[in-house]
Amino acid sequence: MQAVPKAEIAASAHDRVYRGLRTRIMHGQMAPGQALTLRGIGREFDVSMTPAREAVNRLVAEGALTMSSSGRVSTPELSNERIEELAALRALIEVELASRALPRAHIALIDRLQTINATIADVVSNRDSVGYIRTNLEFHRTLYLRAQAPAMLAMAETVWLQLGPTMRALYGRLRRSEPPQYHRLIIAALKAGDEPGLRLAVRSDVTQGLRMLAG
Amino acid sequence: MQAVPKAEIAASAHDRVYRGLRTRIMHGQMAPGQALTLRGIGREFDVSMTPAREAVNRLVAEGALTMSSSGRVSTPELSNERIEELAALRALIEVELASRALPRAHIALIDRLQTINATIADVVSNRDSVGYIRTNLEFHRTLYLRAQAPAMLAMAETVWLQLGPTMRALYGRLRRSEPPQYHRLIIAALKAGDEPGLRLAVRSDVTQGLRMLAG
DNA sequence: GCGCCGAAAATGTGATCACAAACAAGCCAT
DNA sequence: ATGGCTTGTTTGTGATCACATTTTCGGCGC
Repeated sequence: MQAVPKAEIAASAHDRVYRGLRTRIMHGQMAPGQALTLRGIGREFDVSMTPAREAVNRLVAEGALTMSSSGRVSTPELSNERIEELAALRALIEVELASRALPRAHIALIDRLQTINATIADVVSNRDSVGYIRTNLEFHRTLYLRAQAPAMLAMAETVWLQLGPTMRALYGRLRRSEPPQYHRLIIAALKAGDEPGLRLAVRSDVTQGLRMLAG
Repeated sequence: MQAVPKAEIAASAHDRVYRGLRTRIMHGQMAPGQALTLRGIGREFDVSMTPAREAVNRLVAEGALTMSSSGRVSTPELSNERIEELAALRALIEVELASRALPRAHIALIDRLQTINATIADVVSNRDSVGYIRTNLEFHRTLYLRAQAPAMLAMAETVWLQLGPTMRALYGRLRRSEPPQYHRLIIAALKAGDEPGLRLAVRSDVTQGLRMLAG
């Protein structure tokens, strides 16, 4: 019924729900403005309202969901000012993370980044926008993990989370056909140990997509 | 029993608890490692365990409290690496906020900052460390509110929250007797419209206190 | 004195329930 | 037909409870 009957780590119910909703939002599987109900979430994850409410409250606190004055929750529809602000936050934090990862970026990491980049080319040719968002985030997270800065990475992921539904709306309608050009620049700067070039490449990659939405 | 019997806005119970605990943590009224129980919180705020648990979960999600594997919560005891990281985040975000506030900083704002700064001198002479932390944060928040960047300000406040108990431990034992020198530099740079000077002053003010802790 | 074990108290978790507010749909009057 | 009112349904909120786990503490053996 509760606690942990399993011998394994066995995450709590509210954590399962939280993680499920979180990746769904971050990967752009929900459109902006989409509504959610506690009982519906409970049914879907086979839990009662209590853990569903905990998960939803946590996501609201992180800005991944918005709550109306009557308590109804839905994915946010961001204003252009908010989008610009979040893009600026991405640039600030992720440039710092990349810079801290640079001294520790060995060849194995660069190889992994190139593999992920090839996967991005695949999903782009398949017009799979949620696959694109997920793989793109994996590219960035793989790099930033090397920075050994968990608090900064958590901040960056919170920003990604807030932009999730907006990114879906963005990439869903612009239907790009080529992989992101700046990823190649990032890899090149990593290989060359070029810190200013890396900072510029990351900043460009982060602000590129969002610019056309706010324009 | 629930909902909103009052005619006013009437915040929900979990929000009252959340806000109460939040300011207590952010202002340094709790020592690092201090334990909390749901039933104790419920007794203190006169609510049941449910809203107490919601408030605690939210604070855990924001990094203001840590939860052991058995679910017990306490204020965090940060490692030096984590402190350095959070200080770097403060520097990144707050320098940007100050820079964005600069073009909108009129004389009324500067007057207000000087008033707050005078209050800081008072509480410092009274050896009131929680008053110092609260007024110092008020100084920064007053400036950053002018940046019109709510997402960035929320990020900065989350970092303050995580540093709350540590700041208490820090300022509680170093017993400074003079008001922060860099606040005067911030005000001077605002008056002169000197953006590089402002960035440097804010970065210095933010990293100054934490440096001696990690050293 | 010191360490270990077992019972009792404390604590977190999640299900269930009652209730108020919000929303939706239908109905009537004009 | 349309606007306002009413009723029924949906939804979030918070209290209460049962239960597993953890923690605490007293006592016993060595």
